Amino acid sequence: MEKIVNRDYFRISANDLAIKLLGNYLCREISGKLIKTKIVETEAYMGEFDKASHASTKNKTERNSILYMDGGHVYIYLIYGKYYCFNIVANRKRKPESVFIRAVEPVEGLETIKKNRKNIHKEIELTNGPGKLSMALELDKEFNKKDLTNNKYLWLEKKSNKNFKIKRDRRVNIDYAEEFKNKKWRFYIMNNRFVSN
DNA sequence: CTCACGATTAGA
DNA sequence: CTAATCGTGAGA
Repeated sequence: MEKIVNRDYFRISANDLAIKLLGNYLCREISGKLIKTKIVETEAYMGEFDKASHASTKNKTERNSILYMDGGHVYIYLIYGKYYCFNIVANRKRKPESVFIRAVEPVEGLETIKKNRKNIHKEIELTNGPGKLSMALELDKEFNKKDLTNNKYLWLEKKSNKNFKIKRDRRVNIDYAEEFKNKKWRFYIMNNRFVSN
């Protein structure tokens, strides 16, 4: 499987990257154990003008400064004081776009995933949400601002054949985003059971 | 410094 | 349906 190490891969709009990432693999190594998951649901956050985006505050804050870096970096933040949300920075420097990974499907390393999700017994519940996949892959603030094109413990791999249909819908839980709350900037693999909504 | 609240989840 | 839970950003 081909690792994605070319930064130009990420230097496109978040909308395009959100679609491009579907079907590819998000991989993680934890103390010698490999976890491999298929990306099945994504959302695009399009920049300062997008009222749902953490870049909508314009002025760089400590939290959103990573969004202004080059594509291919990791943006992870804490939500509701409890869960981590994993994003991939899109586009070039000074273009604060990002792709939010909402759901993945386990491909390899199911045992490690289950260990990280103790008390969860239905396989479907292991990774069918942004906070859930972060727990499953042990993604936390330590990975914030890391470079996905050059990280030993977290990387992406390409899938060659993409035999699936992509569905497009509204983003989830952004009622505060006014006219942007109805933009269809969420994408997911049709009929995949790990999709969150 | 204070304070309201969220790109969510698990459990009642 | 809703409580949990705390870092962040905005405002004083």
